[in-house]
Amino acid sequence: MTLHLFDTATRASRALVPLTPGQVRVYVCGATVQGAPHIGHMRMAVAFDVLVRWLRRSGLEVTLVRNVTDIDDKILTKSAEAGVPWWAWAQRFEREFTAAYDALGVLRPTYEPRATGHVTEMVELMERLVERGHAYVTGAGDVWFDVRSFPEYGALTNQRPEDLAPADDETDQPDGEGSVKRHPHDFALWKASKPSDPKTASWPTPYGRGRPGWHLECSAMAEKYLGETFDIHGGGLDLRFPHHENEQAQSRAAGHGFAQLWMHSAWVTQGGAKMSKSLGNSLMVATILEQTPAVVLRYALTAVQYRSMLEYAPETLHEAEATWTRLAGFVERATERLGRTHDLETVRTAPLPAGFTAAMDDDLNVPAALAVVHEHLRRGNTLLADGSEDQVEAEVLALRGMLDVLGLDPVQWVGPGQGSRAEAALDALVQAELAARARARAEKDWTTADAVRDRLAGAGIVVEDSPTGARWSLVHDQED
RNA sequence: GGUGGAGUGGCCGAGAGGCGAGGCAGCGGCCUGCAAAGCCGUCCACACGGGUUCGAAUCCCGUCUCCACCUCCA
Repeated sequence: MTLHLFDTATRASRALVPLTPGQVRVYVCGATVQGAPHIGHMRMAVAFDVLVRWLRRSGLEVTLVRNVTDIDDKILTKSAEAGVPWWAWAQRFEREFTAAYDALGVLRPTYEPRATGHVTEMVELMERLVERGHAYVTGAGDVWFDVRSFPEYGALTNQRPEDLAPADDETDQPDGEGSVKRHPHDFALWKASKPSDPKTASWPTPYGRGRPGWHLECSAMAEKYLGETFDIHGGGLDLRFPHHENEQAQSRAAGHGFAQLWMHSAWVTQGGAKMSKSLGNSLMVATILEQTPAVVLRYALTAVQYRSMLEYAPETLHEAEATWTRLAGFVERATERLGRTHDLETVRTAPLPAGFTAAMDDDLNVPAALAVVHEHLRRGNTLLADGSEDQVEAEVLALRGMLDVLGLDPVQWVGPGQGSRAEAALDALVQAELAARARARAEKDWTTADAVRDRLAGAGIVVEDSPTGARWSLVHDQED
């Protein structure tokens, strides 16, 4: 079986057939950097990160473009309220997003273009649309896409324009003077500069100064970096309409083939409802990472199939942590047993279990893939007790190979061995304690032995006895 | 009103006509000086009402409930 993906446009699962054999070109709508990243943003990022990792593991060369929208209404509004330049506001949150992506192990895209760096490309696309009769200019220089000029409009989301509620662009209806648009569903390609806008937030065009509409940038940047036709376009579910519908309309009206397949990742929900932005900081990435290892958050966001709602509750992270600890624990004990760590090259070329591959090929069915991971985890743990080194090695490789696809390879998260100097120092002290405890145990002085263990536990150190001696590890604090 | 999605065991969450999903929690056991870790077992569910079928969580009809998009949104 080859990779099948659910195509939102046709509402069917389709085999991925790259336009250029061996290469896949992917465009994912990134963040509008108007505020701090929350776990909903990260869920989307992680979902497409797993896609990219799986494509690469499948032997395909992937070009990933993930844009940054650094100019829009909200950035202007919020920065004005905060009394800082709009670009400073955008830059600040772009960095926060980058930090969050990095923390969660989301691979950097091949290209990460900003909207403001592509005004020229947008203007050219806009001119092309005007020339072709798919766009028109009104008033002070607003440029609109003419929905009725493009019969295919609505194809992506299976909607007919007459069924839609009227669009309500803010540049529309100046003081109730009536619509300046030809059709209520026409949308803004370009917004003429208003007196209230910062002068720096406008660029020259043949139609006057102004700033980009939201949708135009993606069409322009996708064309620049991926060509007129590319393989996959992704984003969050809420972008399907109007954003993606409009993107597709613009690009196809300009004569481009645009995306061949559309993927949309679903929500993070709470109590069954879409995560609300008014819930304060509790769902912000930075807040969660104060209490929770990043890899645990990544596990929680990865473990649900990307098209299903991900129900987020306090237990979600506890569960993820428990599972992660088990996975990392096995890899660590196995590594100790084998006395060596395999390099990534080896991990990535070792064969993957067929069940895992089948699950991933089936529209990235991560939960089903994780079931295979758990099978191997259990077998690995059993082999650790009574198997040969070769058997243990095979399981470590299989497990790490699968987890690497999900961005969850313990070795890459924990590091390949030597920790910091502080860790080394701590280890020396703990080893001294453990040696004392071992002497006490040898003399069956359980009181002394348990006192040592309790003392370490009080310091947040867990002791595990094994046939080959005691191991120790730090326990994570988990707030409820 | 239009367009989609979903209701699975205490919780999370796959599956989609017959074969154990998996995880977390709980319970019982093995191991252990006691723990921890690990292993084994247990808990065998599919919103409701009809129907089709040898057989339905999976197909059909009906009902109920929930969610999302149509306005900025991952």
